[in-house]
Amino acid sequence: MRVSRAFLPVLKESPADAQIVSHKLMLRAGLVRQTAAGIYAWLPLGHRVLRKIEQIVREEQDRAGAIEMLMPTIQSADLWRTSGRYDAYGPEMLRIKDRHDREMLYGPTNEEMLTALFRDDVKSYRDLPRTLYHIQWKFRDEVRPRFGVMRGREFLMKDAYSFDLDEAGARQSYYTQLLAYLRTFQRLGIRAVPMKAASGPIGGDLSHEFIVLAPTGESEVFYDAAFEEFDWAQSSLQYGDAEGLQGLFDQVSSTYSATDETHDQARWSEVAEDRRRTGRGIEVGHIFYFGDKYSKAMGLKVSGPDGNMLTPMMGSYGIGVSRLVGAIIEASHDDNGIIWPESVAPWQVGLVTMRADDQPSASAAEDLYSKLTAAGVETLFDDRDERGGVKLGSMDLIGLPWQLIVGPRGIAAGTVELKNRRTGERQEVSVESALSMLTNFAGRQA
RNA sequence: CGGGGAGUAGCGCAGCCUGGUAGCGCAUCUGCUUUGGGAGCAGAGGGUCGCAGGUUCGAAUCCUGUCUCCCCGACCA
Repeated sequence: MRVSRAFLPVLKESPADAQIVSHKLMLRAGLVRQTAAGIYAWLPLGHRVLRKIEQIVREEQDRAGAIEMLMPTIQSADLWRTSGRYDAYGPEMLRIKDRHDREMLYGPTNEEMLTALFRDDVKSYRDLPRTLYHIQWKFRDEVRPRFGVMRGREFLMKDAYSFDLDEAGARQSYYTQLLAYLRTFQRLGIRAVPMKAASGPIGGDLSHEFIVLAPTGESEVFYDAAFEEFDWAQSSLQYGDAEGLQGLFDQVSSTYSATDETHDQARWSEVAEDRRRTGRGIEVGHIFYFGDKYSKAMGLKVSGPDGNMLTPMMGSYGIGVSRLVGAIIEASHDDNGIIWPESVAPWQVGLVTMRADDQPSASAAEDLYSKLTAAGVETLFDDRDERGGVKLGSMDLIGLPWQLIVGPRGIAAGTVELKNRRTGERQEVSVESALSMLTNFAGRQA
């Protein structure tokens, strides 16, 4: 993408409404614009990041055997009456009426809808277990939206729902999602510690929140330093390996981690003092098991092997995709702007001409741009006739992992400057080696 | 929903108390000079002062109502 043809509005000053750093940077770098309290338009840059995150979430769900579908944002009140939640949900649910005066709502979640869909088409134990998911916009009419996309009213969420014949099966589904979450957040370039959440309606030990550690997080967190050396990707573990999954769950469960809501002083004191870590964090995911709460209420039953009817046991698993954009920025930025993890960066390389009016270096930059693009390296090319410093400032703000800086002096010597946004490290390299380094780098990403 | 604050140019703000028909910085546009790390000079464009009433010869300014946004709290992916 050429900056001269892009829609990338950047601001020098932060709008006064923004309080926290991720919100300020998202506005300044042109990721989003607010259109109403807690509701945002995603500008091209933000949209690219959102799609990247969404795609990683999707790939990890698919790897874990979950099946993608897409349910609507608008649901009928009648559907929610069958579970009893239409009245129970309260004012957080946005209720609307259509032209025929029918009561509708903008979905805050999809347990009812998916349970009903599943119920209508699944009749046999042979069709279980299944985990289905979608990535769709949700609306929750928060009393007080704030912090930009971190607590918006409209937000993009991946929600998955598992159906199993019994609790043992449901535990496996839960463990599977636990692993998928660890891998997802690992790929997103953030450390999201699983923390035991307050017991849900069913109770038990099957509810975890995933908290990204960031100094500006909303909740206080306590965790064992063991999580700092934890093998988040668990690359040797297979999804079908029941024992291995159980082992992972046991390991996660036995290692202390809690938010201020679930913090247990007694257990905390059992953690060796030099391993106690406290900080702040942002919830980016939540998984839980809720048994037959919805399947029972909504009449979901399947024939068992012995001919008797069984009520499937369910769990649900959410990741706040749009919130993650803010959470990642909270966890990864500096005074100059955003620092994207490579996996979610809107572009991998920012190509800048220091002197667009200098023919040799401008054409060298053009040549690099076409070669990088041809090699599949996502490149943002600032080809404007603008002062170099202005363009570099914007690049720092936008936070692409690599900056490739082309100027007359370097080109005269056959070199360009390669800058790592995260480390700030700059090196003069030959044009050829810059190309091969960045091409290899893009290969690693793919 | 309780408490507090704010709506004036794209962004940040002044002006309001003490009414006289709108201003500053950045951004944008034009020209010239510059040019290796957010340039300088000169000029220009852009605002029904959130909206609706009222008071007044005259309202950004005073009064009333209303909408919106932000912050703190209770609540939450």
